[in-house]
Amino acid sequence: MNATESLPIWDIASDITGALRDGNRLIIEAPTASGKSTQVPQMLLDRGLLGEGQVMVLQPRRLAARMLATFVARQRGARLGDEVGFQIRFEDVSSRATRIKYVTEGILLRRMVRDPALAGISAIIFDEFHERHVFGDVTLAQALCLQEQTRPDLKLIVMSATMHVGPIQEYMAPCPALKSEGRTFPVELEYLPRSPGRGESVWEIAVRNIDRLLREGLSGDILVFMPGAHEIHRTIRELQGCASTKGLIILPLHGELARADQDAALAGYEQQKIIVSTNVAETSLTIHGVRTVIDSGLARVANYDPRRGINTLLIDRISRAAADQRAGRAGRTAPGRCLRLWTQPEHSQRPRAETPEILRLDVSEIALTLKAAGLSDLDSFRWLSPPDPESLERSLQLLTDLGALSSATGDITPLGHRMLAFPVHPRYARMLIESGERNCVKAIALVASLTQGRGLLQRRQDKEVKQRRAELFDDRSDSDFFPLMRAWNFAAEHAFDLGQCRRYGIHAQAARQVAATFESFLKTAQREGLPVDGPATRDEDIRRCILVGFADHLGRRMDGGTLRCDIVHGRRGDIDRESAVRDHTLVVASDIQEIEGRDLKVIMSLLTAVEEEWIEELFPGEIQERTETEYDPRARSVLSERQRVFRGLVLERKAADPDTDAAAALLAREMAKGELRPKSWSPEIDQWFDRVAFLAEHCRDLGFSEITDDDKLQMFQQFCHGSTSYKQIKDKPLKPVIESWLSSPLRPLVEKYAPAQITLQGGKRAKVKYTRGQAPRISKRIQDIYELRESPRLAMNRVPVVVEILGPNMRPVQTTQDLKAFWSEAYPRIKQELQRKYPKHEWR
DNA sequence: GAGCACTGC
Repeated sequence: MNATESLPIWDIASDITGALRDGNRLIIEAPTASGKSTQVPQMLLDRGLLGEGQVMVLQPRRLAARMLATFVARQRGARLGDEVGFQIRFEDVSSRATRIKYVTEGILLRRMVRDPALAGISAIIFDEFHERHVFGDVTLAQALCLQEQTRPDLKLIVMSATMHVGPIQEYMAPCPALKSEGRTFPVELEYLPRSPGRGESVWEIAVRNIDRLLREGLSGDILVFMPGAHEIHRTIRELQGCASTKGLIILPLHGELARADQDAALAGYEQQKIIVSTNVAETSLTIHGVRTVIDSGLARVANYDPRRGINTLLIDRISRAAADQRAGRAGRTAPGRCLRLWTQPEHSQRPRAETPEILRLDVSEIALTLKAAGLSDLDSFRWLSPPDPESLERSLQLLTDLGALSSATGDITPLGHRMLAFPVHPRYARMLIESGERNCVKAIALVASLTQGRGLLQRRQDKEVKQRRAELFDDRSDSDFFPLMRAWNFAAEHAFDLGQCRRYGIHAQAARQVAATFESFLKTAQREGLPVDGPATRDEDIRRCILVGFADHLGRRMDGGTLRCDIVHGRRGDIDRESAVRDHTLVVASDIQEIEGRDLKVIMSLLTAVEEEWIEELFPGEIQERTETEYDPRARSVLSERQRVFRGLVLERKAADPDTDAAAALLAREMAKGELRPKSWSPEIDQWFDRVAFLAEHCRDLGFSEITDDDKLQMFQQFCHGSTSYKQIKDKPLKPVIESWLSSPLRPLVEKYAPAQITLQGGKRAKVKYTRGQAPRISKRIQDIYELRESPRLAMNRVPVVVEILGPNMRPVQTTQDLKAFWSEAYPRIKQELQRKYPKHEWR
């Protein structure tokens, strides 16, 4: 027996071939290092299971596809690209003779669009399927349909880590499952004896424990998992302050780092080293020689909130499976140990596995692909995990907006088919088609390329770099894409030279990748008959194209002094403070994301300024002239004003009714007397009441203790901004949900961020809004009020001050009593200020 | 008042 045949997977080789002779579906449960990825494809080929055809091996990462193909080709003594080959986004090393082909998931999905019968393919292997990437999920579903309908000979093999196969086996039934062992070393698991104190940060807990282990004489390299770059840097700073780490090498590792810095973390050293890393080290990069893993148990997780249509990036607890994967990193070369910075009881409450991507992310691209495959009803598609109906609904709405689906029938339109030629999110595909009409194909192809993959400009650069950037690429512009395009052109002109790129904080690797994407988009554009070369492009046309792709990301700055922005469909956000777009009222954001850093914020970035006339021109008939009216029994009056509105965003206000001011004045007086009750809560608050009422009711049914007001506030946060939607909670047994939530170490964090936004309005035109944790001192609020008053768009005279209050030192304003208490404290001071500044008015 | 995980066509 040679070295290869001693791999654990060979123990079940005859079972594998037997199962595939009897049937055409198979699941192989096998951990990493069982040899499955390299050996199973060869078994199929060598034992005649492929006939004359090819086996496609799907990989979740490009690097893995390339490395595996190289390894297998060498093992078979073949030249890469002959019998064994691979294909990833910009590299196809395969030929007609290729029998074993390693590909990334998107490659096969694209191929199925062009060639639904998959001619010449005898088998598909879905490797690392437990990672549950969107493209993998959909490709498997499509392949199962194909097998049932026209290709009964097609063999489908799913390979997955242990513990994930149950639902998949049901889904593929009838389908046998085989199990193989891995070849890793045992890892000893340790937990914290008790939950850490509330005030202690993850990095403090981690460093305290690392220090302890080092004092106990821990040897071998240490890998620490943290949720992000910020936490990594804090950890490193603390570690450097410990006596026990003297002489040790301490290095960060995360995706944002330049290649050279990543290599430094992966390299071997004489001294003991500590690597503090994000999830890159969980699957994508392997660090050799790690004997101990310290796991914070946290990760930043991307989600898509279909209710708001906004992407989120929040810190979440990782699943049990992910924790095992992290722990396994300590047992690659020898027995190891793993310290989990949470307690064992808490561990058992964690979810079993990560939520599949299809349940978490925007599904527009998938929806368009399936529509193109002729599916009229996506609900009836054979999903392994059906996406949230709300999420599906929103993506269909977006596709309809973009013109890819017919608003009458829901079927794909000719425009939709043309969009599908571009392997990119439908928004950018739509922009590319539009660019053909507006003579800016090259520019838009570059814009689209710049948004793919990692950011071109590195974040967290020092002042000098920022200064150099500002001089060369401009820091004021009508679109954030313009400086970005200049930066890329600069990198390209210097042949992506590392030194030049570094001077400007340009990610050289990312810039090369942009070049490849750009070329490929241009090629596709040419093939699709778009005019690639034409007369000089106008910036204005580029901006129009961007508006076409992102009309539902249109925002209007609320005032000149802050970054706050109203977004269509009643949403709110803050403009990226590094945006080059200033002094414009209307903007579209190519990226809107709710991010958890030290705070929780909706950030709008990659802005492009647009003009109101363009909206009329590009979306004819969608701007409505509306009269907003509202009857307020206390004011005994109708408040009304005429507005121009685009999808809920007020573009321009026209004259108000003469009644308005009088009514507003009346409201002001009532408010001053402290008798005004909130007439209507914001929608969030309404929902909060709904949800809390629901929970409170069920709590009692379960004999569960009372929920305190404090708890309610936290729940509000959990439901409005967390990854758990009301619907999900509703379908689960409540007691464990509530229990785990109450004992969550994130609870203090959640509490800190509870936004509890409350707005009281005395008329439609005056509004000041603060969120919890952000409310400034009263003097600053008064200043805001002045700004509001002086804003030309809000030509206010006697409209009352509107205050929404919550601050670190203030009681939360939740009830009318709270409001009264606040008002009686704050109003005299506000009044005093107002009186001083506007003595002509009578302030009561 | 102050912010960013990882992939993939």
